Amino acid sequence: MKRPTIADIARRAGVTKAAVSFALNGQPGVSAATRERILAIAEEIGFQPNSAARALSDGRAGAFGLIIDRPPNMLGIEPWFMQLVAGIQAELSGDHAALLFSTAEDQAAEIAMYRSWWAQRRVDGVFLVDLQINDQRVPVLEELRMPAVVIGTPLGAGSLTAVWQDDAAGIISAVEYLAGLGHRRIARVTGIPRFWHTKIRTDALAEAAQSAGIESISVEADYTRERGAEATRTLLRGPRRPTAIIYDNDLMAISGLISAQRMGVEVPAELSIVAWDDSPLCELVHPPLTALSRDIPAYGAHAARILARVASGEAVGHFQEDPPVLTLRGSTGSPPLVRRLSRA
Amino acid sequence: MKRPTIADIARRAGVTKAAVSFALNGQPGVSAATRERILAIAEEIGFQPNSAARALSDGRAGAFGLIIDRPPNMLGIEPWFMQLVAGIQAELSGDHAALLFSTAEDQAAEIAMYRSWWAQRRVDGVFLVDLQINDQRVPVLEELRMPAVVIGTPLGAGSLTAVWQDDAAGIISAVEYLAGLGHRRIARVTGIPRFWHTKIRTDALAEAAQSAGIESISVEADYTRERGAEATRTLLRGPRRPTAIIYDNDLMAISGLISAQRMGVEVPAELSIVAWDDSPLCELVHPPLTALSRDIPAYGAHAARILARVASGEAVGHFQEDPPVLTLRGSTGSPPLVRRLSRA
DNA sequence: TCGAATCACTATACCGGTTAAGTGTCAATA
DNA sequence: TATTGACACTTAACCGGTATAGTGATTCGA
Repeated sequence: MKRPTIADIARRAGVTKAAVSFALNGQPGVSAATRERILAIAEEIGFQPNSAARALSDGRAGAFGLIIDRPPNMLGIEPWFMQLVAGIQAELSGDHAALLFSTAEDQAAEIAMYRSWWAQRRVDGVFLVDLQINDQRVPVLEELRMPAVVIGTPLGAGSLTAVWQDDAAGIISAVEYLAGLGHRRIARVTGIPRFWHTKIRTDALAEAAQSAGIESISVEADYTRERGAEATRTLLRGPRRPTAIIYDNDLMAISGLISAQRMGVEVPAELSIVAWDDSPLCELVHPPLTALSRDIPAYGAHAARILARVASGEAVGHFQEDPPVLTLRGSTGSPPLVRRLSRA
Repeated sequence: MKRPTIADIARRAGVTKAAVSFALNGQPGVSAATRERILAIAEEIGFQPNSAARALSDGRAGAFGLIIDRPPNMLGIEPWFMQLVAGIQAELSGDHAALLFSTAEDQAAEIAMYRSWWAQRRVDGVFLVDLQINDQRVPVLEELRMPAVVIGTPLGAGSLTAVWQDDAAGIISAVEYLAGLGHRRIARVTGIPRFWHTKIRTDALAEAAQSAGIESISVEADYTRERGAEATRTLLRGPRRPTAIIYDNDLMAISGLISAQRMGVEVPAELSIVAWDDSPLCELVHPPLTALSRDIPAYGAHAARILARVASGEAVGHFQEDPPVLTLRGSTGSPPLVRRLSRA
């Protein structure tokens, strides 16, 4: 398979490379008839521009990057990532851009890879996920002048553009729903505390609970099954046992559900459970989990669109997604006291 | 940030671009002293070659591709993928090669993307996963002469090199273990039947059961929770109820476990469960699942190494991984009859 | 009817590497 | 002492695009 170049097209059309380039890129400088002839030939021989040549010539790589540095065995279980990539892809493929993807051991390795990609001109920009408080990646990308879009809160994004979803609104909707059911003591098992979205949810919970006049607590965990179960047991054994727990991911929610059930705590009769991020896992267990759902492919697609604009030098403001919505399933209900009252 | 080129190095070293290129690539043609001086300058200014220029010049993209076309919400839950990428990455980054990753709606879209990558010279080769019977991707890649490594069985890989793991051995070890516990009727809930590894496991189960003198059956499913639960219910309600079920992935195994428990079937007292592919999910449930574990990052790393060799024109034979090993947990035990006998 | 403007291209340089061919210097050999 | 050859470079072409500065022919206005 020899891959055709513009020189091949030029030869067949009886013009020079430049004329072909003009025709293919919609530039003036060729007559309508010639343009059409060139396009027909290009179509016929299945011409696609050599990405390296184009990149070298116009100084853009035609690719964007995404690096994840959560531990791989953790990450794999989080379905949001694949959906994010699917969304990004849908958008990029329209522009014939590619996505470079990598995992990294830690943030230092991630940063080293950004530097390398930048030095090699491999990418025109990157997506940043899991933004942390005092995130080291932000100043590095700013220093490199590397176009970047933060997938997450603008807080801490520095001069980088953020595409974000209002996590506080998610918490508020969950708290309002639970408070409406009669819950007066709501707990939450958090993700990794250094992530911005964890802090935002923690603050939002405290505030939402206060304004609803109910009690709340956030217990730190790290998205893993073990810590989720541990936090659940601590909460259920503690002196002020909550009647509802919100988990920062579905894995911990399931692990919490199972721990509760093994302790003889009935869900939802004695304990309501809400998971953050809906996935097939939520429907796996019994009762199925009420969850905060979001349209992650759309999120990815928006981020890709914004990054393309940022990379082309446009000054773009932050973009806010629709807030997550609560998908009601069997794991939530009225707390014990309300049940007793309503039975009477 | 202006990124340095070999011309910058050449200027500072007082030589030409060619000399710099020789020095950097370990080619003869420069004295040891000059070479050292050039390398020192390159190091000092943090030189990294422009990937597009190199790609254009030497005709290799310096990147490999991986496309997945399972539905994204399915895939996300399968941790193996992330681990595979982590393994691939570890190997590629040593060669300063990148990984292009994409998801596709279906196989036609996947094939279209290969053609596009090829025409644009985006990649030097691709990894093929989830090989199907009569897989359309194989002839296309052969036609394009695109270097490719099949991650999976050599069967159906055509002229492509395969890096594979003996799924039959996995089934055999599970059957031998279960038969040793006294099971006489083993079922399996399969993944998507058109995948080669599904067929291999099905055939291996039939054969292993026969040679152990026990009964076996494979029920078709598709890796989803729903079909896994459905298949489990069908098996448990059927006339010849199995005392052990092997599931082709952990999601179905969990869904099967939960279905069984809801039907009042005790695990492992009345039913043993084995999951294929160990992940945190297996330890999430109670009892935790016995599972076939494999070193997936190593798998990915091997595949990457082989693909790099294939892409450089070497004729490489298939590479076989260590077979999966059974990790014993609480979901397996002796079947009811043996229990009664041993109690007597 | 002549100069200027427009059109439709061509010629060519350039992006940043790699590499084949060429050149000047010096030591070893006949 | 002239010849050879190895060495240490330089020159220049090339990869496949894009973009800028020409160039010849036609059209237009005065």
